[in-house]
Amino acid sequence: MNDPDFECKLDRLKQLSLEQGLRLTHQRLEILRELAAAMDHPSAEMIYKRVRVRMPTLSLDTVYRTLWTFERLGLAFRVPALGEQGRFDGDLSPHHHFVCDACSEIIDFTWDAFENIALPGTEAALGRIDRKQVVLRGLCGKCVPQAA
Amino acid sequence: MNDPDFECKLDRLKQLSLEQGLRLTHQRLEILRELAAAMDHPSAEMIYKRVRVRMPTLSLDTVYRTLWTFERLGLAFRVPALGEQGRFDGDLSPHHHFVCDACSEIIDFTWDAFENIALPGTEAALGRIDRKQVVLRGLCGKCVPQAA
DNA sequence: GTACGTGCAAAAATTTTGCTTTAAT
DNA sequence: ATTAAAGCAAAATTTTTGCACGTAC
Repeated sequence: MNDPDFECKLDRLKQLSLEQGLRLTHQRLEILRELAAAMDHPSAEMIYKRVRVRMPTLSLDTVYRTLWTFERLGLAFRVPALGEQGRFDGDLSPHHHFVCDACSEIIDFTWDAFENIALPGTEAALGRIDRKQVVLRGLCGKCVPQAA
Repeated sequence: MNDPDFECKLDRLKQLSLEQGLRLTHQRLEILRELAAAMDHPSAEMIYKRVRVRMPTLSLDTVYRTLWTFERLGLAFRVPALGEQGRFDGDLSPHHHFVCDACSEIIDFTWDAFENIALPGTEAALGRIDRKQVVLRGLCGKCVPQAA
């Protein structure tokens, strides 16, 4: 589907591979493609199942290793979710997550007002801040009606 | 040490126990005490080790079951941490977490400016929002000097 | 006395590791 | 040709579950 986001990440992976002596394997390529196409913050196992359809020899441990590699390279990051399996996000643009306590769905949202306020004066006390993210919790639109 | 926070939570646990037919067991009491005293967002295993010192028959599965019960009751909640073991927080006052990518330490901070801005207009789209929390990531004061 | 909760042990689920083989450079 | 990375299987970790016994109410 020639996803522009995938193309961009692919270029970045190629560049990083050159710089750091990493190898551009089919597995990394397919996992990157799947991550760029996924809108649902997939777990390692979800990615494994999806990529396996077209690459049946893929193993789950490779997915884990690849995801950690991508995180280290800044091509993906782990979503600060609650319990369950680790969930990954390939969308690097500034956005935040709403987690439904009932169905565990993770919904993205943006929040301009948040991006614009200054960090608390504690920055010196905390150390170096690389990323800031909001996690909202509650019940999603589908689960609210079913609650008592 | 007659921690006022523990006393308050104990009262709440007693009240909820009465209301919901829960039993006020020694295990729940000691786990609640440990959680109220802990400042380090302990994992189930950390709580297990600490309480076991004075209650050697305690089992780890009871700690898990108790923590989930406390979360359901609103006496504690799981910290949106990254990977690793689940970490719990008994401090219910509005505060946020800084997670060090190097040593995994979780540091609390407050952020008045954040509390005061309005949620994005997407609330209707998301559903019911029960809790909002910021997760900052980076390197803590101890780990910054050791980074390249 | 009556369940609810605990302890124990075993299982399930998730993630990591050692080692051999494959393949990218 | 070199050597990072993949695949496989097994282990390690973390969390959950079934069941018999204990205990708060």
